[in-house]
Amino acid sequence: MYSDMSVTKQMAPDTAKAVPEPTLKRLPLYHRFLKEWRQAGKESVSCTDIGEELKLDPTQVRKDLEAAGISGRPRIGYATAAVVDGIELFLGWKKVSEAFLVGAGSMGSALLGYRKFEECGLKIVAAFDRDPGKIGRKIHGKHVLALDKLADLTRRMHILIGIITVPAAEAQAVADVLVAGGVRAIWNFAPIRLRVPEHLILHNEDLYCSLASLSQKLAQALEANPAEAAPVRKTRTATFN
Amino acid sequence: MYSDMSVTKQMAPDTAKAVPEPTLKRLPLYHRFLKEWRQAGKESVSCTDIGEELKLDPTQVRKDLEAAGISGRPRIGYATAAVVDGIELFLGWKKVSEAFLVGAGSMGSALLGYRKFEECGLKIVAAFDRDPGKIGRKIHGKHVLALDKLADLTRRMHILIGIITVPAAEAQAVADVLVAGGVRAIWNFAPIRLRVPEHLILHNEDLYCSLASLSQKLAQALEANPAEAAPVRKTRTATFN
DNA sequence: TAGATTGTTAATCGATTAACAATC
DNA sequence: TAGATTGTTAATCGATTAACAATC
Repeated sequence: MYSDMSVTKQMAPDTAKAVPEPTLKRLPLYHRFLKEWRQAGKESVSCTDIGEELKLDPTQVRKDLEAAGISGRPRIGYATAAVVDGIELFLGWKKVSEAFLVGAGSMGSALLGYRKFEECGLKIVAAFDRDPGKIGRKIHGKHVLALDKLADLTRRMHILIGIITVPAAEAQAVADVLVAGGVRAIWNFAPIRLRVPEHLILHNEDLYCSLASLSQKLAQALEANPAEAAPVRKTRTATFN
Repeated sequence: MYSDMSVTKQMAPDTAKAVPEPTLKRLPLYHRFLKEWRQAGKESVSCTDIGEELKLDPTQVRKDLEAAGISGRPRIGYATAAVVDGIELFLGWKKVSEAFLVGAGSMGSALLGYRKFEECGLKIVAAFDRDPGKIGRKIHGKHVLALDKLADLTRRMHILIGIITVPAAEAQAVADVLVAGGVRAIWNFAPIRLRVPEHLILHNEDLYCSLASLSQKLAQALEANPAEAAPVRKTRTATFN
């Protein structure tokens, strides 16, 4: 049965079975924790160790590591450093891809400041904006270029990732330019569902969808167990002055 | 069998069956689309209409609306305005809860600028930061207050939601203060898993986890179908000057 | 009436969890 | 050796999709 497994792993990447989305989102949590674990000098780790830290079922942890192609040894556990390394390899964090960020507003600026993205395979090489007041400036050390140049530069520099942080109304047009320029993946922060070709990797980071889930649960919790009413105040902001 | 359904709906909210997370995240998409649909003067809408727009199975749309307590009429469809309204009601967007945002860095500032949050049940009433250079200033019209005051004000103002946008190292301490102050929900943007009491609603917005999923898929896609190599350049930034 | 659409139940699919064998 | 842990298969659970009845 082992031989069957290795056949699976030798399959061409495009036919390899896709790893479940939940697994992909848990792997960075393991990675983060295991870096601490390694730092603490612990050379091996068990699924139970990881599960206890992250409040996850040990079997689930084991399955996730298996999906990432990482194996351990019965009775011993996993070699901490090998898991850290294996996760980085599996997630594609070893070779960094270049990205353009479009929309140097407040969300765009925030993302330009995330230094650790480079450790996760993402290097934002420049930002683009339409606003002449922003063009030519630098934000968190990254140049802000004229939106006009996006199409040409994306193609010439073989940029693979586009990050969209423009208002919803402009997002589709930006996506079209990025796709025409040859990007392979789009990370979309605009609250709109973009139309892109089938093969393109598209991730939506729609905060309103996240918020909806939070507010529904809060509303339900408040209905079950209401908050005591706050004392009446004339104006709330008065408190802050 | 209808009578059974209404019994279900009459159950106490804390015993009502939880609505699936994927459903909660799709409802805002329907809401957004149906506002346009209504704007266009279309008074009724079918699940097929919604499904075509959002590339979703019509049956799934119907189940989602059912979960939100919204019903239609065979052959006719759903009344557009009633669905818009029903989603808002179900998601708790009709009564707005007050929130404090902690950490007036770039991500915090970005969130303070999201005007539409108030239409989604979330009113950020103030921001908090430790940096004296920020305290007393306003960001996107919201006061930035001293972190010292967080505990007292959270309690006195009966704040229900805490938004955490501080660095990972400080996030747990902030969460503890918010919890002690009585918040019922935390929206956490720091890349760390917080420990909070069981009953507390906690949503993690961990961009590194999202990014991991994107980078893994990109790495896999590039392996299957590599990008042509970019022409060699001495320094990349030279292009921008 | 006929046909389109919702309402509702059943089947499928995928992820999680449980059980247990293999192994160091 | 015995016991802890991985490896692997089976069972469960939940969400999606399909089938079909109800209805306007």
